[in-house]
Amino acid sequence: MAIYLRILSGLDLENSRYISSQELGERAGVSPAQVRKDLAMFGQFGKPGVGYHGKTLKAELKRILKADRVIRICIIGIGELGRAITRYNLKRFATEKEYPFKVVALFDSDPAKIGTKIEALEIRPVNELSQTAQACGGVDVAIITVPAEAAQEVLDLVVAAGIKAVLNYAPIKLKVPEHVKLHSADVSLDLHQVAYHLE
Amino acid sequence: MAIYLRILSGLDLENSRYISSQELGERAGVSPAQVRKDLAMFGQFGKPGVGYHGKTLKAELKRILKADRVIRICIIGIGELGRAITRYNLKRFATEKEYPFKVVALFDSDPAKIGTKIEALEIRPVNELSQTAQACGGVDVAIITVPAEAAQEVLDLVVAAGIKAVLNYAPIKLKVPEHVKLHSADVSLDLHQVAYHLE
DNA sequence: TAGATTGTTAATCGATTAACAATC
DNA sequence: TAGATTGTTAATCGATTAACAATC
Repeated sequence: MAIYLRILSGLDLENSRYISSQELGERAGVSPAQVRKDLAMFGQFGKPGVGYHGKTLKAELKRILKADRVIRICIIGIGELGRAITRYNLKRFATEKEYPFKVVALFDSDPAKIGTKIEALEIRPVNELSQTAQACGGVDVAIITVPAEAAQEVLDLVVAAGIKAVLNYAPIKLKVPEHVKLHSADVSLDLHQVAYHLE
Repeated sequence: MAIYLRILSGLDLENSRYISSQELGERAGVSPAQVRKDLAMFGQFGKPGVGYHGKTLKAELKRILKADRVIRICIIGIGELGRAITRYNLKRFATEKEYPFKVVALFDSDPAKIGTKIEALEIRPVNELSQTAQACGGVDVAIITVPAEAAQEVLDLVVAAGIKAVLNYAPIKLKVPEHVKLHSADVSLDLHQVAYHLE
C-alpha cells in the first residue's frame, strides 16, 4: 500500500487526474488485478471506465496508512547507523511537507553520548525510555539500531513502554508479544541474499 | 538460507554436534519441514535419525552462499547512510573472522568529497566507477546510497561496469536487466509498513 | 531392535491472475 | 452508444505443511 501512496505523491495531481489500476500497477511493478484487489480491501475508491481519482485516492491512502497525521518515532542506539537514520528522518520531516515521520527522542546507553545532541535533539539514557517517551508526548514507532547483543533487552524496554510498532536493524531474531508489530531489516542478510546469486 | 548460516555461526560446533531440522527451524523461526526442503534443494546433507552435522552443514552453506571467499563490495553515495554502512562493514570485516564482505571502493559525485578517506579508503568519482572497480581488483556487489533522483543513473553505471549484484537503499523503484540481481531496502517504506498497524 | 529424523511426495493453504458482469 | 475500467468471483499457480517410507 505504501508504494501506491509514494507513487501518487510523486505525481502531478491536477483535479481531473484519474489513474487506472493498469498505470498504477506499471509504476509499482505489480499487476493491475493486484492493485484493484489491494485497494478494494479498504473500500470502493474507483470509478468503472475511468479509474481512481488521484487526489481522493491519495487522501484515502494517507488515512489508511495513518500518514494523515504526524507519526512520532524514537531511535535507540546512536551509533553510525542510528545517527544516519536520525539525520535522514529529521531532514525529510523538515523538508518534505508530506513526510509524516517525526523523530521525537533519541536513546543510548553510553554515558559519554547521553546529553549530547543531534540537531536540537538530546540523547537520553535508554533505561529511562518509558519516562522520557511519556514526557516528550508519546512515541508511535521505535527504531532499534543497537548491537545484536543488546537488541532483545532494548526491545523488552520498548514493549514495556507501551510502544506498538518497532523497526529493528540489529542482525538478530527478536521475540515480541502478539500485539506489537515488528519489522526487521538486516544489511548483512541482504548482502548474503544478493551474493548468493553471483556467477 | 543465510539465516541458517548465521545460526550455525552463532553456535558452538563441537565435532559431534548434530542439529535437527526441528532445532534449526525453531531458531530461524520457520517450520522443520521448511528447513528440510530448503536444504534438500542443494543436496542431501542430513542423516536420518540424527540430523545435520553442524560443521559440515556450515561449510556447505558457506559454499552455497559464496561466503567461503571474500566478497568485494563498493558503496556509492557517501552521505550519512553510505558512511554508516561503510564503517559498519569495514569494522565487521576487520573484526569477525567469518564475515566475508570487504569494502574495496567508495564513490561519490561531490568534488568536495572525492579524495577524502574513510579509514584508509579513498572516495573516488562515480563517473570513473568502471575503471576504478577494475583497477582495485573487481567488485562483486554494489551498495547504492545516493538520493532517489540519482539512483537510476548510478545503477546504469553499475550495470555498465559489469557488476552483477546490487543492494539499493534509495527510496525509488529501479530497473535492471534480467541478469543483474537487485534487492532494495527502504527505510521509509518500512516505517509506513509498521505504522499501518498502529492503533 | 526401538526411537528419531531425514528427503520426498501428496495435501493443504494462500496468494496471484484471469475473466467478466456491472457501470461510468 | 461504444469503449474503458472497476470490483469480485472463479481458476491457477506456487509455497507451505503434513505424512510417511527409508534409514541411521
